[in-house]
Amino acid sequence: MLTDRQRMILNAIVDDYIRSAEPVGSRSISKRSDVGFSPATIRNEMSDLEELGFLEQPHTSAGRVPSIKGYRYYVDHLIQLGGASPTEMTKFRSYFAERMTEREQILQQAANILANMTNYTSIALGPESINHSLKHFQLVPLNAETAVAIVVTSTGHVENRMISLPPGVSVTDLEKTVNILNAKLAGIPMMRVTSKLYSEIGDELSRYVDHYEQVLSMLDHALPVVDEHEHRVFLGGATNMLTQPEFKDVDKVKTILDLLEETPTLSKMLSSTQSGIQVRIGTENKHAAINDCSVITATYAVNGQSLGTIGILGPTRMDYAKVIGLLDVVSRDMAALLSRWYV
Amino acid sequence: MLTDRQRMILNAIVDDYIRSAEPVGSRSISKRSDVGFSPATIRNEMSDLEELGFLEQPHTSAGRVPSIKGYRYYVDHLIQLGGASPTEMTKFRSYFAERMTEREQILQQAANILANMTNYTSIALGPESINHSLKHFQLVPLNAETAVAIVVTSTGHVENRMISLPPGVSVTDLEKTVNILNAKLAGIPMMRVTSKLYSEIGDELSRYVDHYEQVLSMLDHALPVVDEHEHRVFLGGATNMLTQPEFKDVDKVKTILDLLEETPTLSKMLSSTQSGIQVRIGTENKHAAINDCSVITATYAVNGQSLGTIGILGPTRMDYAKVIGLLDVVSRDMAALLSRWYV
DNA sequence: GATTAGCACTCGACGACAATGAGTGCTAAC
DNA sequence: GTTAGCACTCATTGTCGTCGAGTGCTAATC
Repeated sequence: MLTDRQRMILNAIVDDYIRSAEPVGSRSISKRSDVGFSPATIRNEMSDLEELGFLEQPHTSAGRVPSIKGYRYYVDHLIQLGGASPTEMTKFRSYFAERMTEREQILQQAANILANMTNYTSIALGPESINHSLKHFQLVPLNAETAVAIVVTSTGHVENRMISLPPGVSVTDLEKTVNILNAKLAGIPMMRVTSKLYSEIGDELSRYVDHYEQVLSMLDHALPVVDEHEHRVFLGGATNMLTQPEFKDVDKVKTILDLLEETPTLSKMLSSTQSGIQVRIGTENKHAAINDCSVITATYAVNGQSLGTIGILGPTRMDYAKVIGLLDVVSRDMAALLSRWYV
Repeated sequence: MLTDRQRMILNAIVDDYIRSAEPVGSRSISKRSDVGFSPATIRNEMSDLEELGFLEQPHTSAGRVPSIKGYRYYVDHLIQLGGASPTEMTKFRSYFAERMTEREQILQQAANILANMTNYTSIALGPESINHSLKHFQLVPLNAETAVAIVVTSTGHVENRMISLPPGVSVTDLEKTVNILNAKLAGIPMMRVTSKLYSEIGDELSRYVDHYEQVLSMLDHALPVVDEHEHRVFLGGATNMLTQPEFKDVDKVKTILDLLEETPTLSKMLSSTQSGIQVRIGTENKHAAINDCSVITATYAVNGQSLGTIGILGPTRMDYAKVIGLLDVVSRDMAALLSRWYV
């Protein structure tokens, strides 16, 4: 569809624009050492590329800027990944080297590192709890009326909630209840725990425990609600958005930052069935607030099972090559670190 | 020090400026129904107030703006609190009505509500763990090599970390260890848990458990590090900063938002020994980044014991009366909600 | 036929300049 | 002590001309 020369010129324009954030003129392309054509020739080609929809002109007497379609072509056909640079790699690995004891820490750390190294905003989606199963249940009474209910999943995820103890239930009854739950529910997927509670545990409880209705309702409150799209969301470098010249307008940046605070929206936006690295450019994003941003996401997986997503949000004029290379490395390293939890 | 008329005029200027964000001229003050003087008289008084340091002039032919000293005088002597309006109160209470099962939820919710109702940024510091004591310790093995260690404090706070199990330690040994820990450490302040571990638990372990050195080192990793200044920090409405006309400059707002992301700094900034409501205006704040912001904080307490702080960050031109009234109510309500955990 | 030099043209950015008007300080009258 | 009147200041706004980067087109060149 495009001639070699057109591809070369498009590539040069995108590269230039990514670096400078200024519309690219024919002269500056012509001056590049690897281009042997005069400005006039470049102009003709640029005119053609604009007609084909790969370039845009902010106004008549300005240079050209890549269009969404132009970026798309660049990402799909022209980009030279070249892998993450070794210095970057070691820098990144050293950040990641500290021993991390909590999974949340790993995700937050990954988000921070990515934001730091790219100067864009990064988003990390934690593993969804939907596939986990229950490993252990525990009640820790704090006083006569309240207790903490703790649920540990097969993946080492710990949830805790505060509950009111039903009056008149003895400590031994509570212990029995916990034992029954662990015996009956261990290994059951979190999704089905609540239904199992009523279908099977109820009968069992009624046999051994007084006031079993109240105990059952207490347990209902004690167990976490599993939402299909519930991801924990970690942000890194949200304010990096402010350093991009295209977002020097406060109102524009506000709509973006507001979007970043809506974790459910982010969660939906990033979660994807498709594995590997995915690039969404400008209006390819569904949310109007980021129609002049691009989002690059990578899923991370352990044992072939996709656990979550990390992504970078930046202007459409983002350094795709660098970000893609980095995300590739980071997602692998994250998976490696997380594999501890998912053996 | 100030005449009644000067106080009245200062009050009018501060009120006006808080509403309009524009320098206040003598004419607009004179027009107010409760002021019976001509612009010329007001001008003379304004000139005096400026000489005394309560007002400032952005440039010769502009109106006056309150200085830090002016705001300070306003807050200390002129402000009319009038309590939170009933409609606001019910609105706020209805937000807060949902049953909340996690303490983190309460703090985050409080921060969100405050930000929403004020259009400023709010910061909530969670209860410090320094005063808590250990309630319950638990090890949940996930597989042969790893386990989740869970610590519940007397206040229902749950911490969990991932640890590697030392090879060669049997399940029964782990169980014994957990039992010993609970027997010996329950009720001990979290601060002293680690030292107790070595001074007392070590001997005990060596009597009942094989490989007790490895087990001890594992426990050391399993117990959370208690930092004196460790607060959990919850932010609400960070982007509200962007709606304030004084922060339409992107660079200025970036330094503020960056500060908001440094949780340790925030924690230090807000934590205060002084109980009740505290107002820090402009340069009274130590951090240069917020030298044209004001911070209003309120501590919340249960049974006379201060648990944490909630605060509002806004421009020096903030609606002090409204914010102080609101913080007063919110801090009380939060304390009431949290009292469940601290009986 | 492809490439390029030459040139007129477009249009945003920038600085100079005047007009506007909100607000002041001072003086003299009330 | 208060106020009307007035000259003065200065940020803001709008207009205008200049500048220059960049284009599109035409004709000459390879």
